[in-house]
Amino acid sequence: MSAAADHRTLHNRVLAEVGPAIAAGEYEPGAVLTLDRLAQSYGVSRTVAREAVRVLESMHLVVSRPRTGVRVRPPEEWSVHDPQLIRWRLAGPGRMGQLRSLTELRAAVEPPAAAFAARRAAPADREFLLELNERMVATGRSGDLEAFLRLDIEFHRSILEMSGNEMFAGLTGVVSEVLTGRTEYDLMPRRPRPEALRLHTHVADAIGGGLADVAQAAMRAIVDEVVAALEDEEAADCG
Amino acid sequence: MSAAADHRTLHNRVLAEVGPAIAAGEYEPGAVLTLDRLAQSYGVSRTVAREAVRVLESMHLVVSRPRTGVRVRPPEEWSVHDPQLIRWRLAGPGRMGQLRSLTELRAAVEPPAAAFAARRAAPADREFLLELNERMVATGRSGDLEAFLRLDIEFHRSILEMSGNEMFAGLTGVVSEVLTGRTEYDLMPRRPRPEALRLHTHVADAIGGGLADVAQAAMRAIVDEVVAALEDEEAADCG
DNA sequence: GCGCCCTAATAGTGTTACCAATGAATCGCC
DNA sequence: GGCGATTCATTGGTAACACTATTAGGGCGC
Repeated sequence: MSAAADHRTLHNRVLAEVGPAIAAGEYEPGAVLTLDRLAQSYGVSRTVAREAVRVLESMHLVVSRPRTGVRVRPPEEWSVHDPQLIRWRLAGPGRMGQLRSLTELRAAVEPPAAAFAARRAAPADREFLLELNERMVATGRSGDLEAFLRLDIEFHRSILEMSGNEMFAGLTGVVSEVLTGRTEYDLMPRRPRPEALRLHTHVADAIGGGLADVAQAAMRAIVDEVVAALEDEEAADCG
Repeated sequence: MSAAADHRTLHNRVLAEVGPAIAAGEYEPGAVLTLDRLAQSYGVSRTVAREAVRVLESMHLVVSRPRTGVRVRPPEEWSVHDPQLIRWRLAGPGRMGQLRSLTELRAAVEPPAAAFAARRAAPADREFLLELNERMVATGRSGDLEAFLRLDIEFHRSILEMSGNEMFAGLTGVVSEVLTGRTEYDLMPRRPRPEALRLHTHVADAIGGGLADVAQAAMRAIVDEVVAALEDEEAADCG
């Protein structure tokens, strides 16, 4: 799936075991992992274990200090925006909560992103978005959910990139995780709702025509619907 | 300032040199830094250089491959949300652009965060926010800008944390960088504008009273004003 | 008995040396 | 001239070492 899951190097393989374990909360905050134990339990050299710890440290998942060992930090201190950490948490038990956080972030960012795109996008990009929307509508009617998901991701990714704000553009990975996560959790209707399709068309048209406010309002309608659906789902799970 | 500027370990010292250099664009995308060159030019062992490269790699600033060396990646691929990278870029020539991106992100996130805080915050936190606002108003009238900045940061940080969304809470560092950056750039009036103080009071009152929509609207007024001020400043710089 | 200081054990930190694996560039064959 | 084999610079990985910081606990004085 993600290119970052790079298992070619040994320290990455260690990371792929330890990272998700910490992200899943399998270690209490304050728990200690010594280098020797890490090296031994994964059958790697101390050096490799140290490289893995360096990366965990840069994500603020652990602190490494002499005599004390490698301490797991409390979750509030983690770099929660790190794409790698997001992936680890989505793979674990906290998945639903992570999905909720990400969806709320998406809901906050995408409407302004659409507004900026309407103001700043290059003509060719606007054209591309309109064409993409046409393909989405056609695919949505055909009922090919997998193809629709791909186009949907592409649609939202394009708008984030067209916003001309690198911090927004940097959320493309998050959005695609959320969208694929939603389908995997069966939070998507079996066939895209006509209302949702219409809203996507509104967004594309508004960006194409440079109407920032309209684009923002239409996008807000889309994401508000998504947040509401997620809350319904959670209420259903708890009730 | 930030606890992450941890120069106790050697690889962090190397990182503190190489990271800002890459973030400043001193290396073209595709430029190669070999481990031996790094080790030699900073007077450290290869092992330490490798640990530094591991961290840079986890931020997607570089890719390291056998025979090829350590290649600098193009800026579009960087993990732009990484607090460390943000700090490096704020320290370099791209500072104004970074500040703009961050401010726009802030403007997108803080209004929804205020809305969530109004819905979810604990009673004690609401009380704290109201009291914080009173101190802000008093300090704003007194004219002590430095103290006011500290309280302002605390105010916005509290709301992000009270939002009950870890992705919002994770932006506290960003907000404090933006706010301090603004004062350093003299983008702040010499004395807080009464209108801004009133809006902060509105936000605090609305969150205290659980009025999500009011809180969101008032916060949006605050951040929109900030974005507008930044755009004026940029227009003035260019003209 | 209580508290302070000092010592010693125990981690991580940093260095060196070595070999394996990789893959880009070059050479040479056809 | 095209294409495959060879070369070799560079990273990947291991091991063993000295150094250093931190803490726990013992010893000493009060």
